[in-house]
Amino acid sequence: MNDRPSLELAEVNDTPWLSTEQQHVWRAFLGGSTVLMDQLDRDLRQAHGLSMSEYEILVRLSEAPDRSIRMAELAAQVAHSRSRITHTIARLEKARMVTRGQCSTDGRGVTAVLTDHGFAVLAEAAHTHVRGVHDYLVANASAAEFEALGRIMNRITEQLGGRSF
Amino acid sequence: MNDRPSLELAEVNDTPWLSTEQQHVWRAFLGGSTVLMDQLDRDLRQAHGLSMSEYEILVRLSEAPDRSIRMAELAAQVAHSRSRITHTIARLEKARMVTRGQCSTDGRGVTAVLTDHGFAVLAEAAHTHVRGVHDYLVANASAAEFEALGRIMNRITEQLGGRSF
DNA sequence: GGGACTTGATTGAAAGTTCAACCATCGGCT
DNA sequence: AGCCGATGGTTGAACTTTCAATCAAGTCCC
Repeated sequence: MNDRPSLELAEVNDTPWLSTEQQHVWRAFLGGSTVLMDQLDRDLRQAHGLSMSEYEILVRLSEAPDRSIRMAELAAQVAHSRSRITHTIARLEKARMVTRGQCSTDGRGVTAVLTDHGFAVLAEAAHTHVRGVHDYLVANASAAEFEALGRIMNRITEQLGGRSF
Repeated sequence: MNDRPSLELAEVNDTPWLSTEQQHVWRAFLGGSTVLMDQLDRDLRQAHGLSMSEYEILVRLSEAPDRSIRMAELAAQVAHSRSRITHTIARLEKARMVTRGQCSTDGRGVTAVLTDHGFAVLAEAAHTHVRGVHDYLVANASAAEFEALGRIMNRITEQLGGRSF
């Protein structure tokens, strides 16, 4: 009874713009997470010569059985590309914090293994990092707000989760 | 009346570890913001050949008087280093989305100016970006949760705000 | 067994970011 | 005016991340 575009086309064209308040929150998120990550990264670098991504990898390794994880699994845990993990592990290996091992059950598999030295560095760095997370993030949120943050981020991870690498 | 270390030293040593729940939230934040940013970046790249940081810069320029902002001010707004802004603007200039102008009031000043072409690209890209922010973030939060997010991130920005570049 | 296809990991080059050094200009001070 | 420290911006090299290509080993299926 009318000649406007088909419903499908209408939906495709129709972008739901953000309200002013939503824009403000989004920009706060963008800016806030940038400065937060930069600060944590800088703290770690200055005090221990580690980047955030190197730190994250060491943490995961330290928690794993035998302090070792396969490359692909590591990539999934920290949400980085395989290639990036390969390069980063190469650097950490050069710094003697990690060694590579062959995976017993899969000929293709390579495992990254945390060395004692790597563990020692991590143990030091953890103080810096945890203090940062506390001072910059936890201290800036009420308990309820903090829980809300957790819920939101979990849903996002669930939705976009194991993606595209 | 006792011989333990001075209060100052005690405080320095005493790292307040995170509770298990706090750790979970922190990791959710880390993972969630990573996949969120990656997804928004990928969407923008695929559809319009723009990175998130290029997009952010174009947005700021489009909102400024004369569609132009000085380099340092731009750096402050998007929380990037001056050097990074110089390089990014150089790329955008090569793509004819931005031109450089001399600042009238300050001989050192250089302003980035959005071209009509830059504005046109931005106008297209905005659809993709806004849809992403909506679908990946806004849709994953209740109104109350979203507001909490805003408050937290604003406090962080306030605390770590104009920093160290 | 032997394709065909998928997955795990690496590689090297291109693209982007950081870092330190640099030059020019501004602003204050004497 | 002339000096001095701070600010604005650029540069090039070092470093990190991405991207596409490659290779090896697993899986499926006939």
